Amino acid sequence: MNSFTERVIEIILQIPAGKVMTYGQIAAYAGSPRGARQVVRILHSMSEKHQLPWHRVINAKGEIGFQDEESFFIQKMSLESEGIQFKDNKSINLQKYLFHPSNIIK
DNA sequence: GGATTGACATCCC
DNA sequence: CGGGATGCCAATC
Repeated sequence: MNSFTERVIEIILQIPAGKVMTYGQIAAYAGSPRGARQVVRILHSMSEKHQLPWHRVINAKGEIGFQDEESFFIQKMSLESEGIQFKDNKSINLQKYLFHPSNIIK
């Protein structure tokens, strides 16, 4: 299945530990600048099947999107274990941890 | 093939 | 980066 979804997955897999990307960024690099929500949907559908590092995908504010606090906490711990430090209890320094792919996908 | 989904982005107050 | 409304797009159902 060669599609937007697959490119999104490829991009997510390229995010190095200790870095994060936003939904909008990923969508843009995958070819749809307005496709942030597709990324969300992909994570829901594919994360378990493809074993994606979904914990490295956050929203534009540098926060985890989860509303469920337990999942939120799990993701937060995952990020902290990769070296990302939270400023408050919920946000990270995007300018410091945001991953800027330059040539990961042709 | 149409309706639903979705952890967002962005504009506007 | 406070909070509500609106727009977006493609995979999934």
